[in-house]
Amino acid sequence: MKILIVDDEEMIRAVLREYIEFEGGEADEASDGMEAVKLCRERDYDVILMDVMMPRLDGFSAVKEIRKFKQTPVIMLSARGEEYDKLFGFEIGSDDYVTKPFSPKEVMARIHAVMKRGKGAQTSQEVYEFEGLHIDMEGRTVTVDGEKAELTPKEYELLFYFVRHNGVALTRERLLNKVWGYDFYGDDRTVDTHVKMLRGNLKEYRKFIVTLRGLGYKFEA
Amino acid sequence: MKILIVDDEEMIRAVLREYIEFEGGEADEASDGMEAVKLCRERDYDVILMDVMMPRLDGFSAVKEIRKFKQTPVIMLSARGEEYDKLFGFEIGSDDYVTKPFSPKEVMARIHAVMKRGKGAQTSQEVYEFEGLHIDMEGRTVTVDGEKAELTPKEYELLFYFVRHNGVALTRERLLNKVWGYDFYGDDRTVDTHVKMLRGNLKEYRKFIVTLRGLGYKFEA
DNA sequence: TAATGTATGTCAAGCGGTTGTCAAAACGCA
DNA sequence: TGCGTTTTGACAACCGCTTGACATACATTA
Repeated sequence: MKILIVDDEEMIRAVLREYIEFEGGEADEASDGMEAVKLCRERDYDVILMDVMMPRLDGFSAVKEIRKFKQTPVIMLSARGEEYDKLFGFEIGSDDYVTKPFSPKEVMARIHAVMKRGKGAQTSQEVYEFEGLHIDMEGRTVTVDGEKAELTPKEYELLFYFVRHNGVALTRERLLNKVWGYDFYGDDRTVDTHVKMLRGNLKEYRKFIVTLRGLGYKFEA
Repeated sequence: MKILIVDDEEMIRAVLREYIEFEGGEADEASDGMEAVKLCRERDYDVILMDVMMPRLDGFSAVKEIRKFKQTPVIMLSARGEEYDKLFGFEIGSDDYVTKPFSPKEVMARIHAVMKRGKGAQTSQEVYEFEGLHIDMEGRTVTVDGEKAELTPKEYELLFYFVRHNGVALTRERLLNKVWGYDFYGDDRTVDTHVKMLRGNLKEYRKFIVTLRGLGYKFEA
């Protein structure tokens, strides 16, 4: 049980951590949204506890950002009445919410509930939508403006890796290591060819794959 | 899972529908009691979500009316404190209630609870119909255009697993683990052979089993 | 601005891997 | 033992990956 606690109040983080560790869990802490996003890129969490009101990047925006590359369940922590509508609609993709002041026990209960749910569903619903580009990793389908795109295995893997690292600059070397595997010994221009094919299949959405001269590529949507 | 949502606020209906459909359910909507009664006469629902305060015919009266001809489980949605006593006593024949503002997650949990309760009476038989392909898991029968298909045990298990994961990309490894069991140590090409046999038995509906080159297979209907 | 070198885009062809298919062998149950 | 089922191995057909060559775009320097 790995939890990320995101709150600007150290006291709150400390209390939650206490409870999580008491139950044998592991907790990381972030004091604002930016930090949270960064940590999420680096590690996988079972649940994220996310405060709404924070400096730099607020909770809603942070979840939105994280959703671009991960589907980790999120429980929002908010002051009563604070942006209530958003919480209600879960427009930003959170899975539950708790209003402050909350009892740590309640939070723990929600954590367990969310984790249980996730296990039941089993599938971590990796579905992305960028304008008219629809990507379903579970079903291994990609549609461009509603029309199904027929990709080759490598193209799927490459695209999925791109999407999971949306906005991250990727060198050819890293792509070869991660998509082709560490045991691949070949020309790194191979990447270029596959990017070309992938771009062709993405039609107008080829624009999402940006060339970084002297470096590699980046998926940006 | 067929749900009828009755509420005069379109926003609330939309949110609930979203959640129901996300879980693979089907939802109809009514904006007042009269409409709800009308729809209930025409169709059978697994659960009805019924708001209390509505124009024309209120929730309590609507349930009373529906109870005259159907026993569909009802979950009442009401503002906190609103006619609390009635809700609490379930005098009007509702099976559960949720007070607004509620979290959609909570509502979903109640739906599951109510449906589970109801299941004791009538087992939700796992019967699937894809065009002319009829699959009855409980009866362990498969008919192709009305003609019974004779499958071997493994073929049944494989098909059932496929159907239960309709639209999901499945690797040979996963199929071996789930259908053959984790203790199977053999060639993963074994899957191919069984897929071949299964396809042969499904005749024209072999098309539902899609090959995902470099990965495995997917059932898609 | 022109010249030059480097990086990337693009394409086609051959090779190698993956899958469809079948038959024979191995297995398991009555 | 005998039968149906499962698994394995072999072969053919097919498809995708990789590579090398050339074209083009970009950056650097004079």
